[in-house]
Amino acid sequence: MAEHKKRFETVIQKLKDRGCKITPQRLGIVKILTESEGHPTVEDIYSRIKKEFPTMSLATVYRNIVLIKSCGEVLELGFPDGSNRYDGYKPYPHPHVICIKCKKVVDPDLDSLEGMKKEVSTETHFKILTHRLDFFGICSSCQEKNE
Amino acid sequence: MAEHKKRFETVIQKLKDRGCKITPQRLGIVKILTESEGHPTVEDIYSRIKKEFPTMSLATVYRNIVLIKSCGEVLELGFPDGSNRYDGYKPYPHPHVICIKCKKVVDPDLDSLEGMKKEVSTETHFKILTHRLDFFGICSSCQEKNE
DNA sequence: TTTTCTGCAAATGCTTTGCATGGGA
DNA sequence: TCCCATGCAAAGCATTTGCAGAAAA
Repeated sequence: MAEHKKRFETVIQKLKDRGCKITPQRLGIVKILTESEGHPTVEDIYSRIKKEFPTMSLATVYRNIVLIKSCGEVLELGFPDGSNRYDGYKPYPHPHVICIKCKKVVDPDLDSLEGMKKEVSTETHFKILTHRLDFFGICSSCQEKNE
Repeated sequence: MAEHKKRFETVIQKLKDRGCKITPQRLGIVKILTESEGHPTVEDIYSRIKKEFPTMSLATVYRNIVLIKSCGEVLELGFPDGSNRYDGYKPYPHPHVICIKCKKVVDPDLDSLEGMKKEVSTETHFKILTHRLDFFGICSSCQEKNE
């Protein structure tokens, strides 16, 4: 997973360039975000780092996410129920497939999206800047469990 | 706008069938939801009905939306910043184009979505149940204003 | 040493809920 | 009359913010 490490370095460098200080908490947050295993929630990040730094505060997680978002280095997948997820590995808009049972998040490859963007632009005369596409369903292992 | 009126009747009938009482507040909420002009927010609904019923409470709007959602008769467009919007005219999942300046919401016609759903299903082995697709950009009138 | 960052706690903003009253059917 | 619905206020929850002390650089 050299790619994840590269992302980690990129984000840290960008923060340094901005004059931000590199604290252990910040390092931990960037590491988890860029690994992006399972597209972690704020709570995921918080509890993982709390193991190493028991004084870790939720506010610090939130503040760092705001910071890294402002650098454009993390994609926020906001959900209205407050279960937001973050992707610092692929920080640009891309489609997601989400299992409504186990909450797993998968990134599919979709060729047709670019064409769709043009289609929308032509039809509505909007200048399209970004998008959000989520599919919700049941993943294969949850289908087998068949509950 | 006979279609909107038909939707209104459908929803009211469904509520009656459920044994719900038809109060003036509820009528107002269903009317605004099924007209769905501009995909209203909770606050839109609240302030419009408050003109007729000054005692109207926000809690009543929320409770009725929960009720109507549970009938599958309104689509909730949830946003993480709490500016949720509702569509009782087309209560099924469909793409939206949203102006980030004036917050206008437009429903485009997209043929390619069904194919995309199959593509995702084949690739990920998920059983796809629903989806959410939003495009964000700048509408033509906001482009002219050019701010 | 200087400036930013962190941890804590209080504040915020949307949404939900408990409870007593009011109003459909 | 009998419940369901409403209004109000309090409670919930995720997130943000103010402030003083801690830690990068």
